[in-house]
This record gives sequence, structure tokens and C-alpha cells, in this order.
Amino acid sequence: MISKKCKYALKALIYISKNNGDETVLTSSIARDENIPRKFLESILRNLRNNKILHSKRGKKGGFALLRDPKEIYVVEIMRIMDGPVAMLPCVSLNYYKSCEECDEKNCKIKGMFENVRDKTLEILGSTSLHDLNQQYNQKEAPLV
Amino acid sequence: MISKKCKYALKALIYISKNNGDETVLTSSIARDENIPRKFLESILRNLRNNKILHSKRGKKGGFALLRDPKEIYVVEIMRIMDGPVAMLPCVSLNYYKSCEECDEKNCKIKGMFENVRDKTLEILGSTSLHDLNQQYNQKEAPLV
DNA sequence: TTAATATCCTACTAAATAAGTAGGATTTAT
DNA sequence: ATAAATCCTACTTATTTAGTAGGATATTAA
Repeated sequence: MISKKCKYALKALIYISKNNGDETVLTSSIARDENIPRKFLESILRNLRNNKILHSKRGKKGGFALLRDPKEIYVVEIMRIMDGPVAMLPCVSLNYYKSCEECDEKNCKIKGMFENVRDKTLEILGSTSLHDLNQQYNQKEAPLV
Repeated sequence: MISKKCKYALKALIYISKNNGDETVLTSSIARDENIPRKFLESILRNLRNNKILHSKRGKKGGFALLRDPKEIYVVEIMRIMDGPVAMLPCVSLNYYKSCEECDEKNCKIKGMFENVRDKTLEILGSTSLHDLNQQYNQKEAPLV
């Protein structure tokens, strides 16, 4: 499971992508339309700004906007910022590797399988952008060209 | 990330599969060889017994054994027992479905992608058995026949 | 220049989950 | 009878999750 924080982040970014003229988007608009607690959302957006996904403008007529083209912001990047590792085992994480300590990694019987899960997961999360999600992403087994 | 409890369960079951003659296997042997705290492991094994994965024998010469052929116990079943849902969103879980409440499921922009992740993940976890894991599972992109 | 409107920042809280530990009751083989 | 197991309940401690509270700071526009 991803955290609510992470889900809120994705929803908020999709919202900002959609309303992305030269205008910035208000925290309060996102909070209202997406049913996200405003103060909680504030801290999420500030976190995304600290991680160079958003930029912000303070004061009246302020708000948030994307720093990059929505076609170049991939879901996996957001998930790593918000929740950390995507992998199911610490010893299999590409970005947050940690040894399992109690087990002998060379002879671990479950590592291979979870590497496989990680790869399949990253194929999707690493190739789906905010732009894709706004296009009503849907590509079950047969991707439309 | 899966919990340590879940990882311990998998390691223990693989261990039991391996040592599976007519003999039962002792909690203490597993705990020693796999570096798992014994009392913690005890409760894990009892949980697996309650869920019809293991049967147990009390008293001297007691221990645990599989109730089924290791070829017919799939990783996904163990993960669901120990950690609950495999999916990344409650509204996308096959076995633990829950609405997201704050969002309109019909028009959710992230649901489709996470259904996809779920399907790819289940393809692996639902087809890998304890027997497979004992055969030093490894099938990156090119599965050996 | 002042009022309104935003983001920014720190600290706090409450509930749930994770990862165990403690201590003994019960059962079984010898 | 005794030793060796599992069984069971309750407790603990730390971490994470999901926020809330209260104001400081910056910006715009009248």
C-alpha cells in the first residue's frame, strides 16, 4: 500500500498539471476539489517543492506550479519522494538499498523473486507520467498506440 | 515493503518445505538457522497453522509440517495472510477491497495504473510456489524451461 | 501604507502498525 | 514423572501515519 500522503501528492500533481497555464494553483483549490485536508496538503506541496517537482509563489495570487513538463515527471519519482523505497525488500531496492542483516544475501531464496516484482513494477511506474495520467491512463494488456 | 513478519514466514516455510519428510520441524531449529527471534516465530507459525498452511504437533517430538504440497503453496497466499492486501491502493485490492472514500472512483486518474501494477505483481507472486523458491528461483527475463 | 491573501515553518498529537518479549498453561513421548 | 514441545494471553517499545495548531513571512492591490 502507498500512504495517503503519496496518493494525495499524485492527485495534487495531476490537478496542477491539468490547470497548468502560466497561472499558479492554490493549495485551497486542490484541497477543496480533491477532498484533501488543507494543512496536510500544504506540507505535501512544500515537500514536493523542496524536491524540485514544484515551484511556489508566496503571498496574494501565490500558489504552486510544476517545474517541468508533465510528460517528464514520472510516478515513480513522486512515490520515492513521498514513501521511500518501491521495492518489497530493503536488499532489493535500487534507490534505498539496505542489507537484511539477519540473512545471507548470496543464498537468499526470496530475493530473486522480489527483484522480478520490482522490475515489473518499475516498468510501469517508471514509464507513466503525470501527462499520461491526465489522459485517462488505461492500458490493461493491449496498449493503444 | 513487506513486513519482517512476512519475510520470516516465507523463510520459515521454505525451510520447512526443504526439510519435509514425514518429520515435523521445530520452531527452534528454524529460529536458529534463519536468525529469527524464537518467540516471534512461534506466533507466526501458529498463525500459519490457523490459516491452514501448516499443521502442528504438540509436546516432545512435536513441530510443524506443511498441510499441502510445496508446489501448491503460492507466495501470494502467504503474503495475504501475513500482511493483508498486495495492491497499492485499497480500491484496487482483489482480496481486501475498500473504497478510498475521499475520491470518486469512476473518475480516478491513478486507479488504472495501480490495477496494472497489481496484475503484474500477482502474475509473479501468484505463480511462484514454495517449491519454486527452493529450486533457487531465478528467471529474470528469460525463464528456463 | 495597510489589509487581505498566500505560502512557510515548527511543534505537537492521536491512532495504528511493527516488531517483538514475558510468563506460564497444556500436550505428548519416553 | 519428566523433559520437550506447542499454545495462549498480555504486555511493551519504537516507528510510522495522518493529521492539527498557531502563527511568521511575503506579496499584491486598494
